[in-house]
Amino acid sequence: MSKARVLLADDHALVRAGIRNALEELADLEIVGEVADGLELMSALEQMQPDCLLIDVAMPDFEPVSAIHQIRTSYPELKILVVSAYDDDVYVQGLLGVGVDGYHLKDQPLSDMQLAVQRVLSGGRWISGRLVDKLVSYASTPPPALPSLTTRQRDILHLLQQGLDNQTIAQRLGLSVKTIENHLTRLYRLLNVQSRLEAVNYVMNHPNVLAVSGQKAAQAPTAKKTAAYELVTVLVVDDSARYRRQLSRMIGKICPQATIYEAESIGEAIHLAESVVPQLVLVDVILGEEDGIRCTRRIKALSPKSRVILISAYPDREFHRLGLEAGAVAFLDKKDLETSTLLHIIDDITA
Amino acid sequence: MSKARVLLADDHALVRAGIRNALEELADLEIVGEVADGLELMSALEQMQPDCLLIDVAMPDFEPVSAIHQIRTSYPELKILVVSAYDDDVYVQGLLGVGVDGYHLKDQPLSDMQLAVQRVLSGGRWISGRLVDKLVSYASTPPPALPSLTTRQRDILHLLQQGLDNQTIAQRLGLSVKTIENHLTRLYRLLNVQSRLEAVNYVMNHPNVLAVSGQKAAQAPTAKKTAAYELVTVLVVDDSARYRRQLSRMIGKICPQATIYEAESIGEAIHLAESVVPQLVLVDVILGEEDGIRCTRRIKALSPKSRVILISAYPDREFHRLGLEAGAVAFLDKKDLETSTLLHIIDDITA
DNA sequence: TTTTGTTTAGGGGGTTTCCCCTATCCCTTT
DNA sequence: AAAGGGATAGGGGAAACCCCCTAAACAAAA
Repeated sequence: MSKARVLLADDHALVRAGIRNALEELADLEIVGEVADGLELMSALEQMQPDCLLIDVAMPDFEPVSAIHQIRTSYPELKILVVSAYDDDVYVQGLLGVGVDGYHLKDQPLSDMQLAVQRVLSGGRWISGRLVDKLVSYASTPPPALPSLTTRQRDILHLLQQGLDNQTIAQRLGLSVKTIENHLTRLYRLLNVQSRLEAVNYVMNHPNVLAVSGQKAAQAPTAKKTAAYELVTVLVVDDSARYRRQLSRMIGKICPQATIYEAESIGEAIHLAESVVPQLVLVDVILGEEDGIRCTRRIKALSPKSRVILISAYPDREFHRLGLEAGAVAFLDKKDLETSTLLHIIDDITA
Repeated sequence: MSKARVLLADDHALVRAGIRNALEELADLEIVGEVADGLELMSALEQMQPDCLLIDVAMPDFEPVSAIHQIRTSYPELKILVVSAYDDDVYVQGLLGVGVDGYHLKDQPLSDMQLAVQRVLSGGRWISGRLVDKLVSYASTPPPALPSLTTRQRDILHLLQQGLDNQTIAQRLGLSVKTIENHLTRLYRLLNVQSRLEAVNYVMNHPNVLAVSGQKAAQAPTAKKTAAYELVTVLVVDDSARYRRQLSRMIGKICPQATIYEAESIGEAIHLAESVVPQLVLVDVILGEEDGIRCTRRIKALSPKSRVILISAYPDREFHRLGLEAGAVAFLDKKDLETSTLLHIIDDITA
């Protein structure tokens, strides 16, 4: 078996030398090149076709997140290990979001870096210990700490967010104003706020409270064939609340570990997509006045790694083509949407 | 003088042939290559170093916005003309935001495309007529239609947005509750809403109402030397309201056409940056608990074309280095911030 | 079966919000 | 000097909001 071919990218020659030295003693890889800026990097990737890229993203001519994403798109097989001095949550999230295989902090011991490289080369992922704490608080947000709301509470919170008053909410849900007041009072206690305004503010800062957690979505017993263990984040975009719920329940059945978000308009979908970065997005092609194609395009623009699947009750060849061109990975007929199909889709993601 | 070297990128051979044909009769350029996907494109750019790229962004292995941004970063001199079938506002905005030189719609006449190419090659910008209408409604939003608020109203609206009640707002501003009520009543009439909740909602959807329009910021007579005519959008990030105002006034003085936004926290700054895409961002390094370096990184991540300038009262070598690495174009001492310096900076942008 | 939890609904009361007035002070413009 | 417009502040009243209580229907869980 041949050695793995590693490309080194860092603008400081000194750091490159350090890394080279640290990796020299490893038998199963060889460093085939070094580059110091974005331009050199792109041409080296093209010419050398390395197996692994070891990169400090703070380089000249290199815009970290978008460039890495571009590289990931062009070379899907390439293993990417980021070596950086930054531990900024959002920054790390951004890079992991566009699909790097590992993130190593420069202040960690050299032995860790050796482990990191080997882990990444063998197809695994690696994240420096110091970052893990921060990241879990992101990835596994819905379960821990966050107050878990009932369906009704989520409905009402959702309407509240749109600026409606109790009267209107009551009409909208066919309930009495008193009932709404009661729900709100309990809601405020849960969220630890004292007014509708603060509640809305809370939702803006914690989109997770509006998420459903798989099991909850499916009150019915979960299907026998459930999907992988990994945590999946799904966003359902449809203007019909009934259909949204139906889809959520289906997803919950085949994947109880999923975190499911719902949006009824493009605006909401966008807001959620950029704050939760869902792995899977199911979008109805017909969204009242708006359309799912545009929605797809906007979601892909700000969360390129999300897989968007368009759903339509009236499959149309032209829509199909436009949808795929906008970045959707599939275009499904509503009739074909069954648990087996969904299972297949979700398995694809976790794979 | 030699011919301009043009590279053609589109996944349909038919379309490429059409474009090639349309441009054949132009004497001052030659098409030096054709590619059909993202991979081919990147290597062709590297090998051929063309002067101009004519590209349909809907291609395999190519994530439009981030890839274009990467190309722009790597080849600053390259002229990029997008040829697309999409006229989606946000999509077009995204591409123009990362610095393409022109955007031509496929349904426009071929003669337009010839004009577009020539305009771009000569250093100008070109946007298909049908798009211009949509775009102006973005770029010149503050003046037209939007209700213009007084300083006090903006202050109060700002506090309202944070979920405070009248009592607290009154305390915060050292006013009586009655005064706040009156301000709010007039505010609601202006925004055409009936409750504080709707008002906050309005602000979320129309960030422009919180913008200042240059002249307003500078009640004092404008300086003799004012900057260019073009509309500039500036975002000022500082946790001190006083200093924010001071900066805004300075900017207004030297550039009355500017649209100025203010943010006092990273969260606000991010929210504004992604919805208004400012050309210039002035960030104080010390932002209470937060810091301007992180703010810079996040702004650059989602609005890479914005020029970020860090400002500090206590210049520090290490901060300086970190700031530049995070993507800031300059690091200024607060003491050096005078109208002449700012004028220079803004001239740089419009150039 | 009992228990627990969710949803529904009402009474009552205190507080806040919202809107209509008027009125003063101050600054700028005419 | 007079006329505006903005900011300040108050009175008063109708409506909305928020909270505490009880209570019944219903379903899932223990």
